[in-house]
Amino acid sequence: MASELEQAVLGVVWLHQPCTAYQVRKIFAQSISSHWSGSAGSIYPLLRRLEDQGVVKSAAREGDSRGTLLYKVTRRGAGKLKAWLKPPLPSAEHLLTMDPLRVRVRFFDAISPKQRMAVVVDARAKLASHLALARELAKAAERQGDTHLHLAHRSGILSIRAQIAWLREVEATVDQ
Amino acid sequence: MASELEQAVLGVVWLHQPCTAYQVRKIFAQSISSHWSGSAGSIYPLLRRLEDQGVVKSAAREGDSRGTLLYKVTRRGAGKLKAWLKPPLPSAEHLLTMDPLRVRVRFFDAISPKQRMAVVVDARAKLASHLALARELAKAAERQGDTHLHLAHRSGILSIRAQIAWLREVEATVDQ
DNA sequence: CCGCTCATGTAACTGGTTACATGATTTA
DNA sequence: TAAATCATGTAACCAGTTACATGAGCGG
Repeated sequence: MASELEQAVLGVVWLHQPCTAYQVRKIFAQSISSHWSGSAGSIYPLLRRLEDQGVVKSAAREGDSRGTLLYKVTRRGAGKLKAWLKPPLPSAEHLLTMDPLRVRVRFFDAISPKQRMAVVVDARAKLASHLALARELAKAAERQGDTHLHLAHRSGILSIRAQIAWLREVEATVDQ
Repeated sequence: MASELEQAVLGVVWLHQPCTAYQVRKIFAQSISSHWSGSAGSIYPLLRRLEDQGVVKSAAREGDSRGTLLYKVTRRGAGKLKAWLKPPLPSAEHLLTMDPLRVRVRFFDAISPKQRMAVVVDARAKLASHLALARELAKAAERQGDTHLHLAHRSGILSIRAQIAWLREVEATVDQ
């Protein structure tokens, strides 16, 4: 029933507890993937929902007159997180996510070879800079000894590299 | 302003024109990525919106008493499609999409090594079967001489292969 | 003529988004 | 003391989903 964001927020609180909603927001906002914005309108109501479900528990921070709330995952919340992580995973077609680049190439018939090359060049530049960022983040995670954050960034790196390799195939067909 | 789905629908009509809304639905529903469901509630209102914008034009099918509508892309619609395809592409962080597997591994601390292995095994099986499907579809596209559909499926294949390669890294850390 | 597919549509809902608003705390 | 950041929240909106509903056309 719960959305991926809901589970991810529970996971983030679990990793950083005790933490504020604001911290959770920042983590999503600064994430390398922009899939979730970490907007106030999503995170604050979501954390309240999680508290209603009894999977997180908030408490006012000591000596904080603005009523900052510190969230912790409850025993029940830890159980929910574990249940979500266990197989079965979402079905395979959900593992193949939508790729805006792939979608565009599907309609390449509509533009000229010259314009197709321009798309390839633009995509390559964007992917290269994002790859560099992912590498830095991966290195930082490794230094901090955070194995699973490191692995998550490795996933990003391999995924971007796959896109770049695919671009070479696209380029080869455009060249003809 | 327009969503990716809106542009993709315009592209699909352009590729298959003249075609019915029902055909468009089927194409999304049968797509290898389940990102868009092709539900009636999305496609029918969307096509009406596109017609309001003047980018597609519908006409009743000859000798069809149930009022089946055949859609075509207008000159203006072709222009919109081309403008969307041209650079600049969406920014790099949008090119790195959310991967439910990556998200789960980020929170692997919450489960035991044994359970982590179970996730890896499940993921590998699902990705392998999906890879086989993508390969079949790619082959079919190649046979039909549809270069850009073939390329789109190649993107899926490379992406799944990258995920499988990454799973080996995940497995290596779980093993310890 | 029965069931499947073709074909079109609506209503209620959901899970987010953007934009706005307020005020406390920290730092330059 | 001004500006940036921390912190919390709401309201309006939007895109897309599920579920429901109707009916025509067609193959066995």
